Formats: sequence, C-alpha cells, structure tokens
Amino acid sequence: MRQGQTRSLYSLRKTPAQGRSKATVEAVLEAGARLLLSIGYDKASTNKIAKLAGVSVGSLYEYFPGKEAIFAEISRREDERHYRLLMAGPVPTTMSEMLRLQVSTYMELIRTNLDLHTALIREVPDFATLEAESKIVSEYNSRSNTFMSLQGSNIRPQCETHIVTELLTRVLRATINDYALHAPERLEDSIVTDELLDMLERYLLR
Amino acid sequence: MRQGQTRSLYSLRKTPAQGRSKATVEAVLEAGARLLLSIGYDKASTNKIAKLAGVSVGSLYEYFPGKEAIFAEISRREDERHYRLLMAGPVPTTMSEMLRLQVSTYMELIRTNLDLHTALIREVPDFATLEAESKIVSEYNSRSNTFMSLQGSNIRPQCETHIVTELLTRVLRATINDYALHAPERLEDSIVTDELLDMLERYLLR
DNA sequence: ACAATATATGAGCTATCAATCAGTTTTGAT
DNA sequence: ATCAAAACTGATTGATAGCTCATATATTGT
Repeated sequence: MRQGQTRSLYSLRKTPAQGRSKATVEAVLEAGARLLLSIGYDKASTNKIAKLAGVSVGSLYEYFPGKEAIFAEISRREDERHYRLLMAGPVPTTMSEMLRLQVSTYMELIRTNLDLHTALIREVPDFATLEAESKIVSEYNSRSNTFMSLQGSNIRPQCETHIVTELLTRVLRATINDYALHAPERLEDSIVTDELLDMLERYLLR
Repeated sequence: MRQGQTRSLYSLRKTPAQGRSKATVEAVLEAGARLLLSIGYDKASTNKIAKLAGVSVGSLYEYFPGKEAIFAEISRREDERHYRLLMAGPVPTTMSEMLRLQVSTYMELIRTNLDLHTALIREVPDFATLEAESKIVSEYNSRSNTFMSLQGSNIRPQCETHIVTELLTRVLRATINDYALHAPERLEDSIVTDELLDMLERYLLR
C-alpha cells in the first residue's frame, strides 16, 4: 500500500480548481491535438506538448499521468460532442429515421473535424476511445431496442436482436472510419452516404 | 547525390543470397512477429528483435532498413497468403458466389492467425499493408468488373460501378476487421458471417 | 590455394523519451 | 497582512531507442 490508489493512466490526475490551472489543462489539450496532427502520436512527447502549450512539463504532469491521458481526454471530448449532436435533433420515431440519424450524425462529427478524427482513429491506441464511447453506444442500444421491440414484425433479420444491433453499429462506424482514413474525399460525396444508408435499411427492413 | 538511391523504408535492403542469410531473414521475421504479439509494435525495438532472433543487430540492418520494413514484410507475406487462398478454390461464376468467396476467404485468413492479424491491424502503421494489398484489390476489382458488366441488369444500385465495388470492399473488410479487434469471439459465430453476407447481397442484387 | 564476395558481430554513438523533485511564485480565505 | 494550499518551473536522471562501423569469419568461383 505504499503508493496509495493506483490511478487510471487515462484520466485526469487531479481536477484543476483555479482558472489558471484550467487554462493550463486547456493549453495542453490544444497543443496535444496540434502536435498529433503535425508530427503524429508517437513523436508527440510530453515535453514537446508542454513546450508548445507554453507550460512547463512539471505542470503537465500535475494534471495528466502521462501522454495517453492527454489523448484520452481529447477523445472523451469528441465523444461528448458526438453525444450532443445525437441529442440535438428531433427524436426519431421509426427505425429508418433512427438509422438515418445515426449515419448522418457520425458523418457530421467526423467531417467537421476530419484531420483530428483521422489522426485519432489511425494513431491513438484504443483504450482512449473505448471508455468514453460507452455513453454513445448505450444510448444507441437503448433506442434501438425500443424500436426493435415496438415494430418487431417489420424487422426482417430473424436472428437475435442484439446481434443485429451490433452488426449495424459496427458496419456503420467501421465503414465510415475506413473512408475517413483511406478515401476521405468520398465523404464529401453524398452518394456514398446514401448508398451505405440504403444498404443498412435494406438489410434491416422487410 | 551523395548517398545514391534513396531506398524504400518498407522493403528489403538486399535480397539474401546464401542459405545462411536466408535463415537470418526468416529468424528476424519470426522474432518480429513474436514480439509484436508479446510486447506490441512500439516496444518491439530492432535490438530486441535481433536478440530474440539470435542474430546481431548489424545483421538485421544488413537486410532491413528499419523496424517498419520488418513488419511490412510480415504484412506482405500475409497478403500473399490471402491471394493464394482466394485463388485456391473454384472460380466463382456469379456475383453472389463472388461475394461469398470474398467474405469467407477474408474470414478464414484472419481466423487462422487471429492474434497476428489483430496486432497488424491495431498496431502496425498503414504503409506496410497498403503496397502489398494492391495485388488483392486489383484482383477483386478485375473480377467484380467482369461480373458487373456481364449481369448488369441484375445489379440493383444505379450509381457508378466503381462506387459500388469500393463500398462493398470497404464494408466487408472494415467490418470484419472491427469484429476481429473488438469482438473476436463473434468471428466464431457463423451467424455474423451469414448476416453480413446477407446484407451485402441484398444491397447488391435486385 | 586464392581472391572476391557475402555474411556476421556487438560495443558504442547520439538522440530522445518519460518522469521527478527541490525550489519558486500565485492565489484566496481569513 | 498572513499563510497554507494551489500552481508552476525546468534542469536533471536513467532508460531505451535507432543505427553505424571497424573488424572478423564464411562461402564461392576459379
């Protein structure tokens, strides 16, 4: 019990109390994002991040247990944004509307900050994303289950509901991520979105 | 012009001529794969790889320009295997058979060496995969185009052919990769394969 | 037997990394 | 005005990274 609680490597070491320290944390996050874009995850060392942030390394380590935590926090915030986007619009009333909402929201999330998301997907280890993502995923699952049970007879696939839900989610996200990484220009083409949505609907509905 | 040709960072520096050096290269590749699984890409340094391979660092650098090239070669070989698997079976005669072949082959490729593929997808930078993959991709495109033009009226989506082909390829690979990374146990469940295939067929065919 | 070529070795160089800590300044509550 | 807590500083440390080069041994063709 020498070193007290073992803290998570991926969350803030302590929450900044004063305005000064909040600014420090923000500057670090900002610098982290910039360096991720310019030189990549591997070469973005804590020292460089601190320097670009105009803050001493010591201060950085005051709030972040390490480099991973910085990018975990950046991911977490993007996920917050995803959640807010999803909740911003009108509540979908059919499964079809739900799918459309999912696709267009995730598309919008990625497109309005393409470079950052590309870098996050490509370079930042999974752990960062995974914890935060649960908020989105559970929201999606909860809504999906509602629709599924409500309009059971319209849902075509006969296998267990959670298999279907999971498949839809994975196809949607993995495919859009793949386009973002390897053919980002396609994301500007609404045909791709339309076709993907078409594919998901045809699979799901009778 | 001081340093002669700038060599690719991702291919062999020179091809081993004698049996001794071939063994060296094999040992390095073997050790690289093992270390990728045990400690991950980042911590798998050239020194560690050489040590585990029972070879001096100097020898390693004789054949590989750097760490990336080692994993590029490992990827390239897996891609060769992919290509051979794809060519091994009977030649598909319909688009539907073609899809089935694509899905089951890629599934088999990944499942028979799950840990390695998971690590390659998750940790090894893209460059390694990209060059080699062209062999598979071009084969797929060539066959697809044949089918498309042959049975044009049965293909449902009205947009340009290459958009459709690309979408199918990306959905297929990205989704299977996603399962491999985040829910590998599902790959054992034939239902998932069947549903994915079902989705692709329904989208494509009238 | 004798080059010429191919292969192997590993100590050691430079660079960079994450992380610490002893000391300093700022803040805010009293 | 006082002082404890909060925040900040950055030189420094120890570890490890990638990679080279002077040297040595093995193989092959003749």
